[in-house]
Amino acid sequence: MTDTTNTTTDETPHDFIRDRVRADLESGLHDHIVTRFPPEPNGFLHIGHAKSICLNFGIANEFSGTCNLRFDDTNPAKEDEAYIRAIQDDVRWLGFDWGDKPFYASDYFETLYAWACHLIGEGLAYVDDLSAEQIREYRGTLTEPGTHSPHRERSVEENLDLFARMRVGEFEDGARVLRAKIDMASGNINLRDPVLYRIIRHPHPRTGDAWCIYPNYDFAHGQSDAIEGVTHSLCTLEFEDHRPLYNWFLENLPVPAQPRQYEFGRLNLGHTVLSKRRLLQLVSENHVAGWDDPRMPTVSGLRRRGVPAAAIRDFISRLGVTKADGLVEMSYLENTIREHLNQSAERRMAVLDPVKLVIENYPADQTEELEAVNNPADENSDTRMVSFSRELWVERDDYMDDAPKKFRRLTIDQEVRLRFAYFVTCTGVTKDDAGNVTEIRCTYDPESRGGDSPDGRKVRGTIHWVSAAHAKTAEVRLYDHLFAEEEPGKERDWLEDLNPDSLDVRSTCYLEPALQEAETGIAVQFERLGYFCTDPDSRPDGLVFNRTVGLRDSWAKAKDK
RNA sequence: UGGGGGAUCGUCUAAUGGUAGGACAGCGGACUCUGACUCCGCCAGUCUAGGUUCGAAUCCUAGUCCCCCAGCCA
Repeated sequence: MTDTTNTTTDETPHDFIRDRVRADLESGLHDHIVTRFPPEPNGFLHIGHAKSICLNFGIANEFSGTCNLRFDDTNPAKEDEAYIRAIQDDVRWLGFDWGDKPFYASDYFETLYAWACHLIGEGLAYVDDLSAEQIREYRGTLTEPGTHSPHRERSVEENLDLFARMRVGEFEDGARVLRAKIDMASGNINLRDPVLYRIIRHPHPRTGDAWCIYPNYDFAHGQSDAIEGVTHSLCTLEFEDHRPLYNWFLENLPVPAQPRQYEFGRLNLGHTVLSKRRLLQLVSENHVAGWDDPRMPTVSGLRRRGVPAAAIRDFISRLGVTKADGLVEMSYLENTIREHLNQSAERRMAVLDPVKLVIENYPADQTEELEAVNNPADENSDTRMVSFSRELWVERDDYMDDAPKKFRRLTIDQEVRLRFAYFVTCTGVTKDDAGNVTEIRCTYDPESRGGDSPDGRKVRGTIHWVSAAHAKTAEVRLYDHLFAEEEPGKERDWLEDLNPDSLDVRSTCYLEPALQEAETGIAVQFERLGYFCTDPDSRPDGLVFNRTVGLRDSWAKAKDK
């Protein structure tokens, strides 16, 4: 496991939903609570889903209840088996378990069909021949009531017959629907005779072509909850309007239980988008390399980028649960990731923008091994040996001509420390015709081996390095916000807010050899730079790393002033 | 303008009639073999107007602003 930071406390968190659960347990309404996470398998999970996952599974765990993973697979036109697999991988990776097997709304199709017939029998549902467009017209508007369909008063027998014939495929797609008979004048538009079943001839990922009529969300969700004995059905705010309909089905159908729906505010994150529709578009239009592109806010993207699952869980728990709709700053997530990685990530040295540094008074044929600590945040951390020699790679921006006083790095006549190695003093540089530094020259103090001078002399800065003769070459991919604007689409079309510089590929970086062994997806810290992990694209002869997140850089801030 | 929700530092939140507190961000400092980490300090908020009360973020009244709903999507 990669999760070394577990910030869970003894006491369970307090929010309006947990308070409700606690009260229902104390009053004896339930002695065992059941929640569920019900994704539609029409895309990959993103960090917004992670909030729902952490809430549903988290609450079940905290109160010794159970949480079902249930696929809401009621629309075969949009769903795919591949998504079913990816979703399970993501939920598992996030650290949650759903027992024997996942549930599927499609497992209840037969029951749902019988319940639809029950509704018809009660005079509470009817088959409508109106077209989709006509239904929309008859529905009325937000301020005007709707009008009754001419087919609203069909007899029970005729409705039963028509519905049965819908099922066996006598009618074309869209020709007829089954509707609930509720109230065409309701202020809540969901109650204006909502459609319950529609005809869709499209193979279903699980039921194949067994059906050509499918229940929609409203007719499947609450009933599925009831069948599974869900006690607390937690969903996002936009379903508040659906709750009266959810309850209407529970009241009018012979369901085995009475689940209750509670709504919480969905997660909005700055500088990205969190809607499956938009994420799908980013993938299908190749604005990103796929659902798991490390710039994507998907669970798989975050995983590929090197974000630990524990950091995601912690981030979610820090947000709390409320009904207010807000926009969380990306820096909040980044901070949480850094906090976890600072504890867990091993340190290594790597140079991303290399320039040669030559130590003039170091023997050309000499190599020595220096000891470097792997994780100073862990007092039990072990160490590793790093090869040192006359020619090193250092970071281009660790040298500056005519540097200001505050510049604690290489500049003529200034002494700095090479981390874990020696004090060196810059004696000069060579440049090409364009004025770019091609080589930095230094002298070193052999007495300072290991990084400290016996005379107690202090040095103002420490820079990282990699021995040129020993370095491994790698491609390193740096990521920035996917969107340049905090709220994509606020001022113009959301795609225009894409950040053109979200991906910065450095093809020739130099790493200390130990990094060749780095485990895919597990972040290590490149000292002074940030957290990085091996990408799945990486090969022994073509290493590829992703930057998970940079280190805080107060020098960069100071420099800009 | 029908129905349903929501408003507390820049951001996310706590306070359930009794000192408006925390975290992130920002700013300043200390420390440092990572300009990281850590530590210290500072900045900053109850949507508005009335009312009830010894006392109001919390209760009442009237406003204001924001979000969601007119799919045979979920």
